[in-house]
Amino acid sequence: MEKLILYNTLTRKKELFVPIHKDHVGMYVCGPTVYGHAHLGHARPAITFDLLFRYLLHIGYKVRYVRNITDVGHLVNDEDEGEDKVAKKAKVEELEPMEIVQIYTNSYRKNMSQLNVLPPSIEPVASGHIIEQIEAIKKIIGSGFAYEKNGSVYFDVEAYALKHAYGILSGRKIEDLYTNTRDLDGQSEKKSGLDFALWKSAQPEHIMRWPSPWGSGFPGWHTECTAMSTKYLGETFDIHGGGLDLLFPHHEAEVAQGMACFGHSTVNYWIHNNMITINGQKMGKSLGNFIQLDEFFNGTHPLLEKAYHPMTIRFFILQAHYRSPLDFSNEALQAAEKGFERLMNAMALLPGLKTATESTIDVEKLRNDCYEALNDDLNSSILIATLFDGSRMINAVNDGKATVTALDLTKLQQLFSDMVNDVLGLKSQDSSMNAGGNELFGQMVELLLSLRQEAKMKKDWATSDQIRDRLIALGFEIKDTKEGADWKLKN
RNA sequence: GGUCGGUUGGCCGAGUGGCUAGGCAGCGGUCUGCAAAACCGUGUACGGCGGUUCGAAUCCGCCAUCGACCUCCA
Repeated sequence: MEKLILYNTLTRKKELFVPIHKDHVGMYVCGPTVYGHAHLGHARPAITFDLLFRYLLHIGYKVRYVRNITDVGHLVNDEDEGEDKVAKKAKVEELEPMEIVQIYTNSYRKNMSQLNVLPPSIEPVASGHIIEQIEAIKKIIGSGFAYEKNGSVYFDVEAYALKHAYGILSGRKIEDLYTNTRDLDGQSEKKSGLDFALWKSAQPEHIMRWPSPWGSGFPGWHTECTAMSTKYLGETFDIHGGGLDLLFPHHEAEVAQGMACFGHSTVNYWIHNNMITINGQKMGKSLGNFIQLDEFFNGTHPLLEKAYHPMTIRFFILQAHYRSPLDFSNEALQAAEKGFERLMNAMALLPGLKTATESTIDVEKLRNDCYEALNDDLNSSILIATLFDGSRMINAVNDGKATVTALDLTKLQQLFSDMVNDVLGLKSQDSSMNAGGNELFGQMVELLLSLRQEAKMKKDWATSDQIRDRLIALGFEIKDTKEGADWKLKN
C-alpha cells in the first residue's frame, strides 16, 4: 500500500495516513445546504474529496464515503432573524420546503455527475436523521454540556471548556472568542454568546418541525453531522473533510459535540480545502458573487466570455493544490481548457504508437513521480505537471524522436488510464456527435468534408476552401490531419 | 481589533537552503496548396528592508499588502 501523507488541520502537520481498520477507510464530508443551485465554490470540496476518494480506492482501500445533504437547520444570518435557509427559499419561491430540497438536491447531483464526481457511498439527509440527532442531544445533556431553555437546547461551551479544549481544531482561544462575541449578545436565552443551538424550538408558523423531549422544533445545523457521521462510520472514524469556511464554528462544534457524546474524539484526520476566489474574494452565496455551475456549462453568466465544459472546470480545480486558494478568471479557465486538450491529445495517441526493441523514455520514473505527487498530500498540481512530461514523451515517440518497447507502452497506457481517468477523474470531452446527438447531422457534415476532400484531390482550392470557411463561419472547428479532416462544434 | 494563511515571470499555478516545475499567452520553427489544428524549441520570476549562512526566492525579524474565519434564535 502506498504511503499516503495528508495534512491534518487538527495538528497543522502533514501526517502519514493510517486508517483505524486495515484496508478500510471511513470518510465524512460536509455536503451542500440545498437551497439554491450549486456554484463554482461547491465544486471545489466535491472534486477535492472525490480525488481523495478515488485515490484511496485506487491504492486498494475499501472506502465508505459519507457526504450529507443539509435540508434543515442551517439558519441564515442575523439580518434575516435566523430563518432556516430552506424555509426562506421556500417562501420566496412559494413552494413546500421539501420541494425546494428536492429541486436543488436533483440539481446538485446532476452537476456532480457532469463534473464526473463519483457518488458517495451514503448520502444522508438531515431531516431523515431527526431521531439520531435527538439521541445525540440527549447524550450531550447527559454529559452536562448542554442545557434546555424555552424548548431550545444549547451547547454549554463554558462548561465544556472546563474539561476539554474548545477551539483545538480552529486554533481559537476561548478568551479571544469571548471578547469577540460579547457585544453581539443581547438578551439571548443563551448563557453565553459562545453557546450554539443543538435544538431550536419552532414558531407556530414554522413548517419544518418535529416532536422532541423539549417540544416541537428542529435540530441545529452542527448536530446533523455529528449524528450522521458516527451513525454510519462509528464513534471514531478516519477522515472528516469540508471547506475551510466550515472550520469555525461548524467543525469546531462537531469536535465538541463528538467529545460530549462519546467522551473521546471522533475524527482522526481533519482535511480542509481552500476557497475559490473571484477577483481575490471568496466566491459564495452570502457575498452574491458566485457563478452557478450550470452557468459555466452554458456560458450564460455576464462574467463569462464563453461556456466551459465540466471537464475544463474539473481540470482547472485540479491544477491547483487543494489547500491553496484558487482565483477564477476567464483567462485562467481558457488556459486550463487548452492544457487539458493537450493532455487528451497526447493520450489519444497512445493506442497507435509504434513499439521498438528499446525504450529511450523512462516510464518507471514517470510512474514513481506520479505516485510521489499523490502521496505528498494529494498534490494534483505536481501530478498534472508530471503527466505533461509524459505527454511530451508520447509526442516524441509519435514523431519518431523517441522509442518505446511494447512492455513500456503497456505500462504507459496503464499509467495514463490510472492517473487521468481513475484518479483525477478526467475524461475526454464529448466531441462532434454531442451536438444534439443526431447521427444524421454528423453524417451531413462528413458528407461536406468528403466533398471538400475530393475538391482538394483535384486541387480545386477555391471549392475546398469555401467549404471549410463556410463551415467555420457556421461555428464548426475543422482540423486537417494525416487521416483526413476532423470536425467539432465550437462551444 | 483577534486568529490563521497568502504575496512567485504577461496570466494561472507548483516547489525548494545551492540542481529546468507545469500549463496558457508571446516569440521562433516543423508540417501544410494556403490556413487552422497539432507538434518541437524558447523565458532564470519569487512583495520591501534587514539578519543568519560559503550560499536564501526558500530559515529568522520587521514593514507593506491581500484574503479567510471570528456563529444561529440578535
